[in-house]
Amino acid sequence: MAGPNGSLSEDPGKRQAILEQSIRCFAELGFRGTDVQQIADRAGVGKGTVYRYFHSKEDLFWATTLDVFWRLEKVTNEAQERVEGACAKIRAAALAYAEFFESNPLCLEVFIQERAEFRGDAPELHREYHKKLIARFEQVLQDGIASGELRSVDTYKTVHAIGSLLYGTVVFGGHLTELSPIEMAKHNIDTFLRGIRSKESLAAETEFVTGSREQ
Amino acid sequence: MAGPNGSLSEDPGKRQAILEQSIRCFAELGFRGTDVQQIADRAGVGKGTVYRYFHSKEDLFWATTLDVFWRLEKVTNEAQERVEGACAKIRAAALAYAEFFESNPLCLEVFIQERAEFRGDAPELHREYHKKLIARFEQVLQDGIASGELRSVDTYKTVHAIGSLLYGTVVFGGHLTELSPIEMAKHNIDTFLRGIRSKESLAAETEFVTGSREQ
Amino acid sequence: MAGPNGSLSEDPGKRQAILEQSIRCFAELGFRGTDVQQIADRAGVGKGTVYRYFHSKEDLFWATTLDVFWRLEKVTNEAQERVEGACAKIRAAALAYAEFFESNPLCLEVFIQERAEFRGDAPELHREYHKKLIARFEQVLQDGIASGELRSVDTYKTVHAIGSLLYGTVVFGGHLTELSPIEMAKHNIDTFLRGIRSKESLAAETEFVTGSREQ
Amino acid sequence: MAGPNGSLSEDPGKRQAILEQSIRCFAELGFRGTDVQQIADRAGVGKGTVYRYFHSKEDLFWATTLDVFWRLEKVTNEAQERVEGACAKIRAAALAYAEFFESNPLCLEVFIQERAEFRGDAPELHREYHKKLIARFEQVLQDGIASGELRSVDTYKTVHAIGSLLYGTVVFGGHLTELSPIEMAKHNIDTFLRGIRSKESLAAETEFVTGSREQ
DNA sequence: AATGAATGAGTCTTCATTCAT
DNA sequence: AATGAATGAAGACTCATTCAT
Repeated sequence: MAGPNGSLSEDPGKRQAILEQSIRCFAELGFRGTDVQQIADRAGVGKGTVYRYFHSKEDLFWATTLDVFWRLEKVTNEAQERVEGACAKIRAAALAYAEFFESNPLCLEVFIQERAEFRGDAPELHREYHKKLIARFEQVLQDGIASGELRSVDTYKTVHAIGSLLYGTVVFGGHLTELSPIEMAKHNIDTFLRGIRSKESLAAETEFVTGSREQ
Repeated sequence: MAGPNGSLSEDPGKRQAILEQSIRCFAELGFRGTDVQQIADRAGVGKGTVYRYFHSKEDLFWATTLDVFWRLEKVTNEAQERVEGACAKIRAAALAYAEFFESNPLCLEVFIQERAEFRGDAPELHREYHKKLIARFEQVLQDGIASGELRSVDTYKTVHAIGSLLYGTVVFGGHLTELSPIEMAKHNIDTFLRGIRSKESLAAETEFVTGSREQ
Repeated sequence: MAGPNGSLSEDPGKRQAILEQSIRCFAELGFRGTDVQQIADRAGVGKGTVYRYFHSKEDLFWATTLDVFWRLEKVTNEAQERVEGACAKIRAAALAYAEFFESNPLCLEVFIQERAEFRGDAPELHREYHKKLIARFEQVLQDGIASGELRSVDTYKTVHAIGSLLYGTVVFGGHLTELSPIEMAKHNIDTFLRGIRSKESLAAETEFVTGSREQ
Repeated sequence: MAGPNGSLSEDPGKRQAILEQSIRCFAELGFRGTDVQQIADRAGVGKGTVYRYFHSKEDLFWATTLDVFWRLEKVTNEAQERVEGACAKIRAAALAYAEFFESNPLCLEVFIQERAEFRGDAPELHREYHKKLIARFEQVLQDGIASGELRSVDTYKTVHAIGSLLYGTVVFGGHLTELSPIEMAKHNIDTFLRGIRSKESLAAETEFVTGSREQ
């Protein structure tokens, strides 16, 4: 299995070159704004070659986003593995997430383009990868609860809360504030871990303390 | 004040009709994917009329996002005014935010398109409105701190943290989970208010309790 | 007869205002490049009014060129009348012609536009006026021949030769040389009157002297 | 040197076909009146191909006028080379000029369009070619003066006078008279060479004979 | 396998003309 | 009579995709 094109013999270097320039173009110009010719030019190959490696512009886009996803997953996983404890792992992953996008702003744009252009219509393959990432994080939370480090939260919801917070932080926070995504992410994840209510307030309203979600 | 076209006499109904169909089209097809002809057709006017009311497709887009922003601002403000106390106001606004986008999913798409297509290049007017919204929220936090309901957080950062969380929740959470944006938002904002750490954990690590942000 | 629109009551001042701005617009932007709205704006009337006074953009253009023609005819006629003798009249008319276009470069552009946009498809009315002008000039030449001031040239051809020379001078000469149209016209008409051959050359080749046109 | 598109490999036949149909379309419909689609259709290529060979409609137009200019230059140069003597060369070139436009009336229209649409805004390249043509003609006049065939005229002005006369003849004369451009040109150039004043008149007014140009 | 020339459907925008007020 | 809002046909230019070399 050499790639999406089955038995075709491919040059991995060429494939990677195309992918790298795709990130640049899609990030800078958007999916619709990108001319496949430009990707070919920047990658130093003919336009026909781009179509040989990726069947269509859309396929190329999905391959691009998947590539970015993998890189993101890698850095967050590695960050987690370097520390112990649920909070530490969450913080480390959050930091790595923000650092990745701050170091690779083009990757952020690609993510945003994906959501904007294709809503939730990602290929099944992409969803699979996403679910795996979620599951991995849920385990971290579960471990934290088991060890008494975290209170007994709904891990499914909380993973998504953290994901939402981080996504919002890099997308929304990063460009509307004068603070760097990393600074914002640090602050946000810590605040998320601790909450913003005062001790007195928490002590007074026990129903909140239990983290119940009914209304 | 007749609109962006100065002294031109305009039919407000027609303007509104164009704007409404713009939301639909931009949301369903994206900015680039939308043909102005389609907006005109759906609004029941000639294409030339669209260009009379809005000078270009881009202007129309900005008018559309501003319209959505106003509606969003209105519901969150009204929600805040109906309750007392910082936490209650924050929760109410967050709920209203999520409810708005759940009831008007097209508006959410428009927001996403804005970010995707134009990065941070919103017109000055839009930035102004944004700043006002932020300032209003900061005051709520400030009041909460003054009254002892909230601990002494950095209001600027925290407002953005909440904004990021909510944005992430409706954009990211809403489409990757099987939970509704409203459910997610409720959970996330409560979690954010309370934090996810256990009492024991908090008691043990006092430096976190103070909300310090150093690394 | 109030104008091309028969019995309609018209305001001559308004009509003239439209005509004047038409010259400016057609000259600066060309026939196709001119937006009727701009003429209306500059003339301080509504676009509908332009169409009331002139039935179409093309009609307005013809009215504009006719207006220019009349002004040109007027100055050349008056120049002729101020002097006596064929050569003097020809020179005076030529000078007036060049002066007119140098003082009113917009009028020149209108003439050029007419030729470019409509080839020889001028309305009959325009042709009539043209013929009258030609006839008038032929008479001047005829008188010059009768008085012995001019040799016995073909007046029809020669009138057109002069017309061609002057037209070419203001159109071609005026914009390709660093000399003013007036200077060029003076030089050209004098050269045309005298010829460029040396006396000796003329004396030697008598067949040329007779101005025969056979070949 | 492949053309204006640098290293693009081009089919000269296709390029020529487009150019030929451009002449037809621009001549028949004017620059603004021509739809590039029509040129493509007539040339039997896709519209995209037209834009591959010429970057824009305007570029195509300039390439068209330059093509015409070269053809005109070629016939006039060849005509001059076939004869000896200044008068003969001038007559030959004038005849060739008129013959060219009579045989290729579309080329004339293209020249007229150029002047009408772009005033003097021709690309530098075009101006260069023009200057070369002028210089060549000036040399002919200079030689004629040196040999005693012509009187001592200002060669710069006189070249432009001849150019103006010929331009006027084919543009103005050709369409306002029932005579052919060739007939008109023959007559006009001979008249220009000889002048139209009688011998007696010339003998009487010596100041004219010297060709002085002051008023 | 690699290329890039060719294509034509698709899109934004303009503007002459009409007609209701 | 005067206006200018509304219209939609028209036209320049782009670009994803194909396919002959």
